[in-house]
Amino acid sequence: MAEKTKKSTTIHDLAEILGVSATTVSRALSNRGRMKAQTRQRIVEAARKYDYRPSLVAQTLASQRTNMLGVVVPMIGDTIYSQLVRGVEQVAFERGYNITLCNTDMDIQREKDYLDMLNRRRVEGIVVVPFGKRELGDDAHFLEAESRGIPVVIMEEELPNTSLTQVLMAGREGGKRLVNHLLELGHCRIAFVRQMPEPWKTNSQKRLQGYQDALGEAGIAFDPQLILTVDNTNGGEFGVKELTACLQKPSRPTAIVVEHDFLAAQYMAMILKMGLKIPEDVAIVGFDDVEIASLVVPPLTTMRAPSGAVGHRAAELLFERIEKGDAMPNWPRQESIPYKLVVRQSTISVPAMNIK
Amino acid sequence: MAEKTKKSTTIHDLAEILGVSATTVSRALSNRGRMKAQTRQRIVEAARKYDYRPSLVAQTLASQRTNMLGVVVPMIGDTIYSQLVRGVEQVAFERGYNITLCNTDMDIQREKDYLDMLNRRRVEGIVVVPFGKRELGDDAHFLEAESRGIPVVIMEEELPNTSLTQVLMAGREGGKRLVNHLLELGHCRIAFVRQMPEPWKTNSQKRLQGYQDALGEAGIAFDPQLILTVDNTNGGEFGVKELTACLQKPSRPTAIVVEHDFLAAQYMAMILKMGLKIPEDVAIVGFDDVEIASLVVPPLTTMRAPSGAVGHRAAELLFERIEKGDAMPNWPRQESIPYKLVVRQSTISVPAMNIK
DNA sequence: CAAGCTTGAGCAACCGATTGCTCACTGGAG
DNA sequence: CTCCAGTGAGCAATCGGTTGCTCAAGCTTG
Repeated sequence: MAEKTKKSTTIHDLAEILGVSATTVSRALSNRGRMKAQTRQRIVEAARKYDYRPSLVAQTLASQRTNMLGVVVPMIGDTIYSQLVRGVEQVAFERGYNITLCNTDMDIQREKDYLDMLNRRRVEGIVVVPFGKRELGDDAHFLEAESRGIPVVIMEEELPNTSLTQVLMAGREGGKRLVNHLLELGHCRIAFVRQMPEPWKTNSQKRLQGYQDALGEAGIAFDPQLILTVDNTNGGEFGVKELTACLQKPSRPTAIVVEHDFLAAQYMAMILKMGLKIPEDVAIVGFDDVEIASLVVPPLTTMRAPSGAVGHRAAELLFERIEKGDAMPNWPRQESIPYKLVVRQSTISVPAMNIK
Repeated sequence: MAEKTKKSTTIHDLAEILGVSATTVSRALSNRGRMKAQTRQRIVEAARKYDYRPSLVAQTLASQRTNMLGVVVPMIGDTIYSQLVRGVEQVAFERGYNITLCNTDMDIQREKDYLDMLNRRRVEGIVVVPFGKRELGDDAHFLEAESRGIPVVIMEEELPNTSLTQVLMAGREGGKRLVNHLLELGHCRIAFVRQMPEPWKTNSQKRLQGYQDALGEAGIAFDPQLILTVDNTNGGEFGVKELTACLQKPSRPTAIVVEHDFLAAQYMAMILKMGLKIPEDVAIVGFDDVEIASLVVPPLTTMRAPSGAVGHRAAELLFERIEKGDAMPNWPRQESIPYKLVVRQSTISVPAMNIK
């Protein structure tokens, strides 16, 4: 086996070359303590000349500050989560922090393993998107981190019954505003399409609640027949049959709210194929504003998920907590970031203005 | 300011509690050296009882191995790059390595800063997707890392004139196969749509070369009029005019190769609006196989970009190099990962089989 | 019973930095 | 000329582990 590490210049090497102590070198480069200006300059120059790069590993051990955040997500390949990570990274970078990325592959055990790792790496804080069917008490590993003094912020997917700080998306309010948009356009038979509900997909549930809220406030009776639950697990039929049936009834809905843009895009294709016009015959809206939303024809009205903002805010909270420690007010806490309504031609045929 | 760190249990704490030396504890937990089974067990149990988590910071300093990889990407929010990161993470996780994620925001200076950081963190290897208009010598920071014994692998975007190891996508060969697919279907007037070429978008260039290769081999004369270069920088017209004009000529192409699925999806909409049928009147294909490709109507035939595989392979190479050091054969080297042809209804109206 | 080998565990040095404290030297005041 | 404050720099301890070497105790063997 070949030698693994060409040894890099250490502070001792540099000190020896210059004929001073490591202490002096350290002080010169960190600009702390008093010393002759000339000495400092000599050291700084030598450091540059020999490309001295102080080991963050050693500095970390000495200073007890890692300048490192842990980021745990279920699946980094998904747009929604990578946006989130970007939000976190932005804030971290500004503050001179790095992030250790952990991808759980939607596996609880792996999530736990990664949390153990982050503990041992002594990261200063952890942001995490929990995932998976959770038993009660499956947040124990998060609580343990907290008890060790590593603050944890949950993002995006709500963890029920926990005492952890969470930064979520205001799905209920978002759903309501989206339906209100349709109500304002005169629709009153509005369907809602959701994927097979799974208890851990908390956003799905919230969006539906928002739908109900809006109808309730508008005084429209809730019609269970207008809630379509589609199952895309076995074969990918995605509820084609149900939707078709629903749209062929004489009392068909004039607008459809779909839980996610991807699904909405597929339904748009089906609707067009049935010979119905969008939005004249049926208006349709989605959630999240993924790239496809602006590219389908007609472009899809949707509620833009504030993923980046969630990550951004979670990181901010984390840093505030790191800084203030137990003096941090209202900790743990729960915050919601609002969605943004993006109106396109799937609800209004003549757009008021050219929205991106 | 509140106290920052609730001090965690150290090896010395544990040693004192047990009345043994830290040496013994270390040996017991790492299962190295010989010792009485009973002593080992006592220590292991105490470690569990007191939730002792050895500091990786200290272990790293002592062992000189960080078990850490650096991953540098231009924009983590982009699907293509987050897929790549996933590929890297998979391999790293298997080997017990963590990754430090660096997002350069397409800023060369930031890329340099991050490389400096990774150097100082003493990561054991770095994978990077370079980006941006590069001057000659803008790979100096990568070479420096190499010279410090940190292997570097370039991914996805080719860095010309460098002596670094690179894992790229076989764009030229992919372009050729895609065009061959069209040739086999009988097309002979085939247009190619590319975005305004920018020297650092090496994949774009390769795809076009592949197109020319295929035509050349088929004995079809190259017609410059069939190369459309669209500019999407000023306002987002995306070459609508050029394409329309091109399709209205009597000698219009019967198939169109578009550099990227997103663009292809937009052109499909335009083509359909012109009253032309896909694929009967005009076939169309894209590159990358992003989510939208399977969702547009008709679904888009495309060359799937092997992003995940590129990340996977890059990480594998990195580990091999880390392990073998200078004994690693053929280093630096350059590898290409092939694309995968995904045939959908934008080229064949009756699909042979149900391709996802 | 003495010599030799094996076993189990600790001492001390080290990894590469930081930091409190000490101390020699310098220069001005008395 | 002496005293003292201020300046510049180094010693040694520390951060939390790992590891080569030493050594005492226990066991086997002749």
